[in-house]
Amino acid sequence: MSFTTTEENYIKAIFHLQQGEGTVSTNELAAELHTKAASVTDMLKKLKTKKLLSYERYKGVRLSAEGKKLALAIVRKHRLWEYFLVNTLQFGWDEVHEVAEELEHVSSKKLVEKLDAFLGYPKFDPHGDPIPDSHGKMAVQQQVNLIDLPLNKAAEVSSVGSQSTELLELLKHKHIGIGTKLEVKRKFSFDHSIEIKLKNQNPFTISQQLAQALFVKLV
Amino acid sequence: MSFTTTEENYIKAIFHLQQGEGTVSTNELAAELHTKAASVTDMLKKLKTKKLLSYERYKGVRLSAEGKKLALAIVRKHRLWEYFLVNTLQFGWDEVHEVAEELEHVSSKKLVEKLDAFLGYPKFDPHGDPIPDSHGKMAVQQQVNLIDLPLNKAAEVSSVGSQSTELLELLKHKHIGIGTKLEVKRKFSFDHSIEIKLKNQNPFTISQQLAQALFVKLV
DNA sequence: AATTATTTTTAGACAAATCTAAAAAATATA
DNA sequence: TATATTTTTTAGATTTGTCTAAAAATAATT
Ligand SMILES: [Mn+2]
Ligand SMILES: [Mn+2]
Ligand SMILES: [Mn+2]
Ligand SMILES: [Mn+2]
Repeated sequence: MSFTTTEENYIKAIFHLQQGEGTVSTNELAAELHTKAASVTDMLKKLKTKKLLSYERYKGVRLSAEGKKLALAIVRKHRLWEYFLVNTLQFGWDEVHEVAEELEHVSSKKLVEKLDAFLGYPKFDPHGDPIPDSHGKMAVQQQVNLIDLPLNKAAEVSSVGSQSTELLELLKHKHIGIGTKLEVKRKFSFDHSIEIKLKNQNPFTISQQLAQALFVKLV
Repeated sequence: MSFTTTEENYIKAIFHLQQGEGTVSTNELAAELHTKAASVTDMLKKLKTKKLLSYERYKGVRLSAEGKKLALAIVRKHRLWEYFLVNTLQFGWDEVHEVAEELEHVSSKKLVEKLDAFLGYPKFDPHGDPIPDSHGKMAVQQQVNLIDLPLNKAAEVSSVGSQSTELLELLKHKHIGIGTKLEVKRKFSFDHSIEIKLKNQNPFTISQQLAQALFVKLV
């Protein structure tokens, strides 16, 4: 069976909101997709008949095995294309999300597999998110939110919590990217800001909001 | 202004049928796009309001300067992606057309320019068709239809007249591709078949239909 | 020139995806 | 528990691209 771009965007949105387990509400989906609750209800009925999800009125929605498989295929394409754009075409990591939003809907299976091979089967995209393999399996990164990192533990940035241009612009200004090594030097309880130190740089503080948008792994 | 995939496909089809100059009929377009004349009329009215073409009822259609520019941009994307698929991802030249049909509608300008640079600004696609540059200019290949090639003149295949899988399958079987060197040894007036000879191979005959689908340049 | 055949356009309908406004169900609060 | 608030669904329209069937215009034949 084949699906429209719109249907695929719904499936991907449900997958991300569902986050492994749990049920997703109509309003959550409407917000995520910048549409209205009534439109979401219509689409959920349609996707139910296509067996991509289980849905009972007023009870929220959950992807079926079928739906999860489709979601993983779309996420795989999205992240492979992002990797291609950054590593092959020299895009900045902050300019690839929108383009990948389109490329992820190109349907050729063979294209995805050939692209994956050409790129050398990468495990993580430019934002540190894991790329599902052709069977839908993805590496689990041992990572912790920067806000929870203990003081003076050497760590490196492994992923970011959002793809917003606002966040990526801020990170570029502060010279923080995937792989950046850092330590937390102090935590301020007044505003929950934290002081971090990058290699060969003076320590500086970052806001609670920024810290929460960064994930790190110990090195 | 931005355009839907459908609108872009209409513009590209008109461009190809128009072939430089001339006017395109509703029925020609309907056949090319596998749709009905009534649908074409509807779309032509719409594209006229968008100033992409000039159209008077019962008088056929012709692209405006604006429309030609858009058509060239789409053709550019189509052929660059085909080149990428064959030369970077190792697709066969007979399997790329359908995929490029989708990729040509990805909208990012930056993507096209970066792709072009990555590929080294190729001038011709895998089928020998010229790739428009970022200003819409394309190389003009000095080529002649194989059916018109004089006897015993060394020539090389420079492009094919269609992208159909049927044609490309036949060419693959006969080991003929872009760049293949050959000479015409005889022409048979009974069925207009011609005998050709490839390097290090015995001569063999090909049908009139096949000869007409091949373009060559003298070497 | 009159008739016939072909091409093209209109009229009206439909499916997909969306919206607003109102009704219904579920949840929270008093 | 009764009432108020929030969430979700239905009802009815709208837009886009398509279709069939019938009408109108053009082109081809006698
Ligand atoms: Mn998308
Ligand atoms: Mn990403
Ligand atoms: Mn296309
Ligand atoms: Mn081509």
